[in-house]
Amino acid sequence: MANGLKEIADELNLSISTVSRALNNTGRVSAETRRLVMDTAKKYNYSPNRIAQSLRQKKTNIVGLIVPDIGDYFSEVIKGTESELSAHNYSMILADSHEDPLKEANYIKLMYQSQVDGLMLATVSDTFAWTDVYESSDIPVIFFDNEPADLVCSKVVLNNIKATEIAVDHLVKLGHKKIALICGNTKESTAKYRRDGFMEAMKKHNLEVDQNLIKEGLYYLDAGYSSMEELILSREDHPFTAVIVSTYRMSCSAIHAIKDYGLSYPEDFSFIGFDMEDRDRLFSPSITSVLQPGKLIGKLMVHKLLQSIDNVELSPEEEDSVSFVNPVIKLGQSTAAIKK
Amino acid sequence: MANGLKEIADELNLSISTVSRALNNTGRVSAETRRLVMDTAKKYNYSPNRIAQSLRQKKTNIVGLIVPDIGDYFSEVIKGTESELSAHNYSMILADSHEDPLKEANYIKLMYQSQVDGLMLATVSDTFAWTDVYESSDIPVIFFDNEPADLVCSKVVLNNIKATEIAVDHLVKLGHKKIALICGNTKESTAKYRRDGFMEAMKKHNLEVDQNLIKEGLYYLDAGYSSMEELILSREDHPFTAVIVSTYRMSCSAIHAIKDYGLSYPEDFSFIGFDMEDRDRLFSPSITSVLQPGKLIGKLMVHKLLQSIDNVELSPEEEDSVSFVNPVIKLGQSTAAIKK
DNA sequence: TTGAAAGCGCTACCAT
DNA sequence: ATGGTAGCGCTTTCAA
Repeated sequence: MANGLKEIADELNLSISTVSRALNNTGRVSAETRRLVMDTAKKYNYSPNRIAQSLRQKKTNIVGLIVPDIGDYFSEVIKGTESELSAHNYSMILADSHEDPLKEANYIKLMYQSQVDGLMLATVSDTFAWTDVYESSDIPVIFFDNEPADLVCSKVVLNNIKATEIAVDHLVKLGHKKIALICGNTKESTAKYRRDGFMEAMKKHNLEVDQNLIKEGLYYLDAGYSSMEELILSREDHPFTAVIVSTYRMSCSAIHAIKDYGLSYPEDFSFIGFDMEDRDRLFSPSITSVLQPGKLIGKLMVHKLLQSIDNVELSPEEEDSVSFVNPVIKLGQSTAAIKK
Repeated sequence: MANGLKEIADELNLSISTVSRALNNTGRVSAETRRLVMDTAKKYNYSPNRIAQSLRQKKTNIVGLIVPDIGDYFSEVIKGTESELSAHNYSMILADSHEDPLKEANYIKLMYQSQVDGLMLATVSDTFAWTDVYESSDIPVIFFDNEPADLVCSKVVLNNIKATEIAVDHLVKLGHKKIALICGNTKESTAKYRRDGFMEAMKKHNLEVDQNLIKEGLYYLDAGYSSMEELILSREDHPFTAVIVSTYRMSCSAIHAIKDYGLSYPEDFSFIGFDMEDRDRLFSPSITSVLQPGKLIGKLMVHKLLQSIDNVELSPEEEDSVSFVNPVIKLGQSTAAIKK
């Protein structure tokens, strides 16, 4: 199957260049010739070799996407990314770093070698030591989820401050005053901002913040569980009527703790989780949760990326800009108005 | 950044060919030269252009994966595929057909144009009319999930017969005799085999099958709901002590029906779902479910694919073979022993 | 309007 | 052990 331009050219006694121009509708070609070429192309089931095109044009129409884990919220991002890319005639190479900075580094290298036109990256490297590669190359990179410390770059991130703020707002509207927070390690930007958002919202509503009701889970694995446990065990001294958890994993394990202690929401206290989308509505009671619009994040990234790719030169303020995405709150049965 | 072989060659006054051989460790090169080349490559941060390599070698080390929907079970398949591919130095172009045969067709074309070395496809096209493309090309294709009708091809599929069989076995062990089944449209191979597995298992245990307890959901959307509804409403005449549902979507909507009618499992009857993995253990009561090992399916596909890619010629029986994957049953609280 | 030729970056063959 | 050269399939000048 030597299915190339040459075959068509030979058949019609034309040159390869003419055939190319006819097919791509570029340059001047007589209508007659064009038709002929199109017809034989169809006849031979011609299919352009994108690799050859890419090499010649120095453009692959492929972008890379590296996530720490395929599943949950990232599935949504992947989905949004994929459909938006495909609408613009791009394809996507997907890689899963499995939360491993070393793998991530290798994937980045691979992406560059593959000559992707752009890269979307949810980095898991605290230091993002690949700055050299990143900066020495001119292919645009968009970060999302984690923000690499000390690096000026393009990113699309959740408005994390608002994320906890809308949770507090909702609870306050229900009459809650003593609100607890379980958040991640505030050395990570997301956790920090989410805690800040909580603080600001409490202040906005003139509510006192009991430091004992703020649990910062330092360890990844079961921080949600132990934090919830601490809150439950000390609730005589430090009473609360509602809890907000600020990551998905912690929400899950906090729920396990609540069940293990024989408590339930909203009876014992109201509960607001994070990223508990439950699209198939299988939880009972359903859970009020702050949600990141994953698909939208994907779409936005693609937009920014394609803009960078198309306009070779962007103004600096556009080049390394941050796009914020608004969280939404999904109301469920796990939150209820407080009894006066 | 003219970061090519030429740069290194010029620096060392060597030919491009020698540099290439040194870097790829192919052909004879003096140890001395090798070291020198390696060093300057590192110095210039040389990164091979995979596009050029691909064009030259007629091999991209990229495979395509087309799924009907990114999420749920397919996320697992993607995950398994990705990690296995990456372990073998392949990358993956991922595409989401959104259950649309037309999109699927376009993606297939795109994959071929991209010169992928192989393709993995969960087709949504009943007819799989792309046989022409498929057969006229020599790149290997592996099907999974749906089996295209009337097409001899390589596939990796769940042992669907076993899937319902183990569900029946479990229920029989618990003392159930009157077991209902909700399955999909038996014109689709998966649904048909799952029903067959149910029948055979019942027969094996010498249990009578009440045809009224077998609901074949002909419509995609809410077949699970209405089927469950019918079972509930007619249970005076056609009593049952357990239900098996044979797809994920139907399991979800069947559960909704059960709740809407104020019933609960395992009190009113035992319930076995499909693909309800609930990895974060958030359902209560937890649900007994048949699971497809998505990651394993991904891994197996990659194995088969790479074998086809490496061994140019396979024996026909290996070429178009079917690999069966065993389902597993996850025990939860939705099934209980029957009270004598 | 068409064709010839160069060349994208690399590998692999054949000389030396 | 090394270099010259052809060529992968295509686009894109430049001439005709």
